[in-house]
Amino acid sequence: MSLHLFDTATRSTREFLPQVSGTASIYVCGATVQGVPHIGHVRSGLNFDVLRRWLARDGADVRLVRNVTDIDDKILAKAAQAGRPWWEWALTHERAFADAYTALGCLPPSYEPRATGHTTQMVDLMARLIDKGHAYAADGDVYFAVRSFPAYGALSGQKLDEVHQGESAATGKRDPRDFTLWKAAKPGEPSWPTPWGPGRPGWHLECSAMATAYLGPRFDIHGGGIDLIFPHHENEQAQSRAAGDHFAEYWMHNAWVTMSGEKMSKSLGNVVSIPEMLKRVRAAELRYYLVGPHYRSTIEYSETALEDSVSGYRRVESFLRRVVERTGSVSDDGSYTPAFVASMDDDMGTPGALAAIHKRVREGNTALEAGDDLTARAAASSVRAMTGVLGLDPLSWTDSARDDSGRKALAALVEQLLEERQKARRDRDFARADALRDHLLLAGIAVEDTPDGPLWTLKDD
RNA sequence: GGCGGAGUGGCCGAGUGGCUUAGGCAAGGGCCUGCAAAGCCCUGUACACGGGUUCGAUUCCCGUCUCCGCCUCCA
Repeated sequence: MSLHLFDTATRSTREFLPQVSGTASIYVCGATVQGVPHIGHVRSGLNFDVLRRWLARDGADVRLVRNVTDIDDKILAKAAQAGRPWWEWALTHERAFADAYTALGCLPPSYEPRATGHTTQMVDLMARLIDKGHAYAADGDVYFAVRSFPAYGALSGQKLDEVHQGESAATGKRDPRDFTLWKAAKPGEPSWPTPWGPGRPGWHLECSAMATAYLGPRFDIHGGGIDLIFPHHENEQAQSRAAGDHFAEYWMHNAWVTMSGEKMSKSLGNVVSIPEMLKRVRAAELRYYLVGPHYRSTIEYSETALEDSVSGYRRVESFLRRVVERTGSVSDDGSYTPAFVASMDDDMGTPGALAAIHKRVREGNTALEAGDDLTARAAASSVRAMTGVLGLDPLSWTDSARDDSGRKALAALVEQLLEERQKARRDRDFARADALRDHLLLAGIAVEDTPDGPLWTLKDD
């Protein structure tokens, strides 16, 4: 069984066969950098990060391009409202997104092209479309002629005649459903020159231009959130294929994070931003929460579900710590269990993958209980490998924190108190022993007695 | 109006035509422990509602109800 992915275009799960074996090319629609990222935005980044790690696990050369839409109506409007230059507003939020992705352990994409840097490619694409009669200019705007492309609607399953007609009729459109490739310059707004007059990129055009610029006219996977299927991805496919490019072979879409039963969005005011979240839980724990459910299932955000995830993650973490504490450091190149691989290959079945991990954790704990260090270590390195490919290996998340000098100083002090407590216990002075434990607990240090001696952990690091 | 998704045990969340009562969290019982914590073992027998197909359906089909998303910017 090899990797199978659900392809939105065919609404079926298909075997993943890259154009060039041993490689994979992925284009993900990134953010329009107009505000602070929330957990919904980050779910998409996380999803494709897991996909990319899974594809790359045995050495495949994975190219992941995630764009930044750094010019659009909202950016201009918000920047103007704040009295800041639009380019500063865009970059400020681009950084916020980058920080969020990094904090949650997303590997950096191969490239992150910005829309404003690719107007040349966009002009080229428009020229090809106009040449073939699929696009036309009107008063400086450039439109795609939807009727000229019979396959329009194939990706999303929309019938052209049923599509709501939106937008005002006061434009130069020949058909109300024609979509904008390029927007004519307006006073006070930034613009770039084109043969049809100055203006700025339309949202759909930029993604087609950037995807093919970096991944070629035919690439493997195009991804994004489920809301992008129509019209964004439909339009991308239409314009690229009308221009003669094959474009994406597979289309993948992740579902929402909802809150109070509604899609998380700023206009509804039900947003939890990443910086806020990270004050409450550790990044690895948040990642565990967001990666746990299948990517095509909606996550209804809730505090209690998040807390449950934290407990689940800590179970894995404390197993690994016990093994390390008792037997020394553990490698992260253990084997994946067959159940784990089967789950991941089945359209990235992260729920089944986590179940496989927990099964291994239990085996390891049992071995630990029985004093079978060899088996425990094998389980631990297997757990590290499996959590690692999901970007969740607890030891690589905490190693840096454990190595810092403050931590070492703290360790020296704690060890001394624990030594005293052990002495009290040997003397059966339990009141004294418990007092010491309580004292440490007040300082945020939890102590557990194991057959190998006391183990201490910082409670909320 | 068109298109699409969802309703699973206390909670989260997979999955399948009959032996998986996935997995996690929480709860109860037990083992272990000076105690606690952790860990291990056991317990809970769910699949919106009404029909149908079938030897047998939570899983397939039809209908009903409820919820959500897209069709306008959106991960």
